[in-house]
Amino acid sequence: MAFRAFYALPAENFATDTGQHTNAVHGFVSMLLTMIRQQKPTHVAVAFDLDTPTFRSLEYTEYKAGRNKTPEEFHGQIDLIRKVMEAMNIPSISMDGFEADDILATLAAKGEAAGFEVLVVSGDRDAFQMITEKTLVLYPKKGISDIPPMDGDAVEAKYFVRPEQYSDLAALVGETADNLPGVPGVGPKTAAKWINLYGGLPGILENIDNIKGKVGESLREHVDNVTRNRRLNHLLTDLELPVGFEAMVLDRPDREAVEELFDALQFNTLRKRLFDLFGDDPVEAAEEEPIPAHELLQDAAGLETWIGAHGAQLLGLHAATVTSAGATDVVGLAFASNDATAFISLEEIDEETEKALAQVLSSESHTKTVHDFKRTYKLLKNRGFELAGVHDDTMISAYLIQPDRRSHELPDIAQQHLRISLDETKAAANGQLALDLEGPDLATPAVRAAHVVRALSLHLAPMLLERGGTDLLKNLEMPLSLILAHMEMSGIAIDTARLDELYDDFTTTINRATEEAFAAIDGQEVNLSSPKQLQVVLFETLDLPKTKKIKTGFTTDAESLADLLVKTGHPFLVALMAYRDATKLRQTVEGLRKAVASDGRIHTTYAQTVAATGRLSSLNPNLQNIPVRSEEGRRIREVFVVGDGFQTLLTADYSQIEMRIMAHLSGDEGLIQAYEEGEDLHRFVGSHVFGVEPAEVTNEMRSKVKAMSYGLAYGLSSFGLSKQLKISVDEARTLMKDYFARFGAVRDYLRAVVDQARKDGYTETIFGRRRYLPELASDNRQLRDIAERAALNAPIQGSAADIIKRAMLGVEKGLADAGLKSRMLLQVHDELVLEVATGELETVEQIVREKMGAAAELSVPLDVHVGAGTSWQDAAH
DNA sequence: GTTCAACCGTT
DNA sequence: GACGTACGGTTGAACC
Repeated sequence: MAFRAFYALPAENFATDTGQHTNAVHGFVSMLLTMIRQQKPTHVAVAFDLDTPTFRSLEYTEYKAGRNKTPEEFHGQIDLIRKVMEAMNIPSISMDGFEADDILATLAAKGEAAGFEVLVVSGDRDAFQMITEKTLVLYPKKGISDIPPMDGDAVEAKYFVRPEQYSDLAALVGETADNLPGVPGVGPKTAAKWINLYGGLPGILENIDNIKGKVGESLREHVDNVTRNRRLNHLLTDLELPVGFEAMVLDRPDREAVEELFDALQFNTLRKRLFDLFGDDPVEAAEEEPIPAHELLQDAAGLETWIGAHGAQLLGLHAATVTSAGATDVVGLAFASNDATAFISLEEIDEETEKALAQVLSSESHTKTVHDFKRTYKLLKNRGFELAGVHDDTMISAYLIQPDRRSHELPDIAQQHLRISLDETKAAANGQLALDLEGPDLATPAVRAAHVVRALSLHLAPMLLERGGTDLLKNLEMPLSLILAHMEMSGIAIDTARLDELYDDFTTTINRATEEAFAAIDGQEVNLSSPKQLQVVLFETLDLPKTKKIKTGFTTDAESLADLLVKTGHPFLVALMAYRDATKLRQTVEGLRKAVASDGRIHTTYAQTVAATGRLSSLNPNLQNIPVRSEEGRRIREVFVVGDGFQTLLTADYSQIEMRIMAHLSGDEGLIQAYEEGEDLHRFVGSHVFGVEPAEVTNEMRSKVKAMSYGLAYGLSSFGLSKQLKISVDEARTLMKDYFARFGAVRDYLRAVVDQARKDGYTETIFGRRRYLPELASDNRQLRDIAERAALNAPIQGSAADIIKRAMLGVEKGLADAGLKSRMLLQVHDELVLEVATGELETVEQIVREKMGAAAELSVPLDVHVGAGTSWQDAAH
């Protein structure tokens, strides 16, 4: 059935983010749920084949030979199905030396004897021999949804024999899939005729000499096939099964295990179907422990009374918001303590109440917990409230516990950790409840969320402690969150006139490139942005050499186009590449243009719980991928300028921070020495790898070791290195060998990191940030390799992320302590951009150098490069 | 209107 | 046969 599901569902549509295919698992579980819903069995068991030889293959070595190899995408899915069965408390049975169908036949026979009615689900027609008055077979017609029950009459209607004679028929006809040839020339019709004439195979064999014609001859010639087939297709009904019926009683699934597994498999509709089926509705589960009814706080006195009674407790806080015309506003606040909840509307609030509320929100002594502190802080700030005393952000806690999770939204983590459904919160977030929010019951969902946040906070705290993440939460991420909120609110000033000019310039380039491209293909006009149309032009019209294969044909990516240009020199390629570059730049410019707010500045949003390594990410717009490598691209950096009332922009970046972390973590004497002496790292490494004086290291040698050094932290292979440097794999291998001969501690470290991660199940940064990598133990080689590279990289990239985050806390404190007006605006992984107030440049530079340099005590110095200028581009050069 | 595939920008 | 981390965002095309 797993195989049926595998072929019925397209593998490419069922895969997790990590690349594990799940179509067979999905289909199998889906079918099983349908069966359970339709047939309402009291007992369920699942049987599996093993890879080991069976009595059939031992007797007939050709049994099932000649089958196509199991497709790559099927790998591992059987084990996953077994895990799902375990989570559902359904026994899965397999027996060395026997096939799944033998187990089923035994179960059917024993079940009947015990008085059960039996349903066998199998994709193998041999199962028809099990059919009796009490046993039916569910046999899939096609796909996974059409699985009608077959009884004796159904078999007879289809094959013209009774089920107990089906094996005789199959023996005569043969079974290609099992490599069991039957009698040539005899199909189901002839076989059925003989069986009905002679009463079965024994009768046929008795009368074998009386059967006339070519088919009779054929039968006599191949009678050995028939007897062998009959012996092999007979299913055993007397195995000693390791599991009794009592273990097969259909039980409720192990909720925890199913949730965890379905999270990993990314099954969401199936999860709902499963829990619906078992009457295990998450909403019901939550209702077992009702949320205290909320009090509506009307005035200052009401608020103060409630806070007086409950405010000494940790308070769950949730802001009720309404979004209209793209702007989101807080319209009310919900509080939850251990045994009470309250809601206060902000819509018609008097001055006195506003003041009382402001006091509660800003008070350090009223400890609070929220989900997404940064967002809440900004929303409240907009409304004139300062939020403080927040000890936990459940979004960040959940992230530190499971940084790989795709979503850390409140409904998702509430579902996972507390089994509480917050669909209405989700719907509200998606704007689907916008109308309802106008209605009277704005409070209930907000209160529910506040209650859940508090419960989650208490639930996650011990988990985080156990994983050593409490310090990161309290002393790094929470204070950082506040800094990020301020950076986002500050935004960065934009020279919009310049931005418009750039747009026009790039448009001109695009138009010119488009004309040139069309001219190069005889005036044919295609959409140069359509890879599909480009494929036609490149590989059909122009008949250029084929590039690397991708799903939809052949790739047209930049690297391949450059390759093709070298090979063919075709002018279309030149124009196309120019078009690509210019459209990409114009699209970046257009994105920025749309993002300029009414204050003339761009306010990005930092995602603090997205990157699994601990880095930040930037969105709406992404200011961490503004072009810098090309001349044209750098022009875009010129539009990021110092704002009114400030003197200059300042950028400060760590030089080679990841290599320095590598030197520190590996303890490699050579690397450490290079950094202590302040030498050009790549020159130093090059001189050792190539055995020449530093001054004799050529640019080519330098760029080779540079690529090598950087690649190391990403798990680069000799193949990858050869490709990048356009050298032979042999040469790349020699380069790596020479590198490690001189810097062996690096290799030892990289190996040790993976070994340790395999042992622990996670990697750790210098500051204790963990990343769990269960797929290090996967038996899927590709997944395992990916996990191994992630294990190499996570401590390095993650430590760098920790360090700059610590630096940001230091810089913020330094600026505040010195009473400066200058402020941080942007973070780009190893770089900070600040806006410096008039007269503060020297002090700010000194603070930034000191704090960034002191963010970590490594065995090598942290080198910081600082620059100032009126634009981001000027500042950096 | 939504989702997927391809592509490409940064570190 | 595959082969470098971590991201966000746009476009075209296919689909509902």
